[in-house]
Amino acid sequence: MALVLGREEELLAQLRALLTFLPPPASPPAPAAPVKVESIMGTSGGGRRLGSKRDRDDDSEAEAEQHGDEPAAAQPHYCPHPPPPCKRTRRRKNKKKRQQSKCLVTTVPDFDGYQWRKYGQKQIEGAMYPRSYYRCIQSAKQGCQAKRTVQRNDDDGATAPPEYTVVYVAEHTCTANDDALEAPPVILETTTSVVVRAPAAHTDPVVVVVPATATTSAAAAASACSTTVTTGTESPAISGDDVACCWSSSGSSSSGYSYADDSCCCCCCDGLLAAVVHGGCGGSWAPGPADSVSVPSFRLQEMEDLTGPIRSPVHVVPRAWLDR
DNA sequence: GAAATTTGACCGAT
DNA sequence: ATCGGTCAAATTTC
Repeated sequence: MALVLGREEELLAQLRALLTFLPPPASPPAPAAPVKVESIMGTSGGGRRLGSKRDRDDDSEAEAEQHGDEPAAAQPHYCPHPPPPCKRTRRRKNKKKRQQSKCLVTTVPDFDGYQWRKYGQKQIEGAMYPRSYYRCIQSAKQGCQAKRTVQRNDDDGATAPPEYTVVYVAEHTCTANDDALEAPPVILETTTSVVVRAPAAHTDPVVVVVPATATTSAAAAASACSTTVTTGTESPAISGDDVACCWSSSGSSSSGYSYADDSCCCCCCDGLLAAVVHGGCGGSWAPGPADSVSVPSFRLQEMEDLTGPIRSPVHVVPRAWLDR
């Protein structure tokens, strides 16, 4: 028994190495008091609806070009002046320096426990949907370098719910305690149906995260060694919240996690069950401790319309967090 | 007025 | 030249 527990701890440590963006179970940044966590990005609207100043400038310039020498004729007293200095004199350094990135495929791109501020959106060549760019909301205050991009996967419109590819770049260096409104990372209840992209043999690992319920324990185990697994109908109401993570880079993270071997590993961690698998997983599955773990009762209060613009989540702080 | 998103322009990498 | 990431003014909402 002690051996089993020891192995579990070992696996747990390995799991944590991979789940950099999941809450460390021992020290979640619990708020001092129950805080209603609201969407930061979703509470306000706004946006440039009309032509911007720059647009208008451009338009005026274009117009000037279009009319050729007419302006000169109309405004002969204008003194020739150099064009206004470019406001973007600052040269970006190492703009495309390779950074550690992690890729997550999910139907709920917003629910990752962090708060993000959108700073751009772009239509990507060959992609059906635009890519949205987010940076950590603490980037200004604390200089947190964490960023992410969210892009809806191409689909024919028939697949529901839509999947999003979320790419995380850089680690969070911010501390939640700095802001009382910062919510603890919340892992919402996910589906029991997990679809994993088939990894090539001995390539980057694939991590499957599901809630540690008795049934999903089997789910993760199965998913670790196959490409698709369905495990029942425990949560039919939210059956769309499938989550499959694909870590594109290995090694330890700022949270001190690391994984070691090249085999299949399944583990249970604070209400989460994860299967870590490399390509061609043939490892044996040791039943996880899912049944023995107290699983916080997560609940998705309101499902957003994921077909619309990507909004930040309305996080519901589980009672398990608030009681700590 | 603060905070957040929108969106075309800018700029570096390829 | 093209593409993708970022900037920043404009705009909206609270």
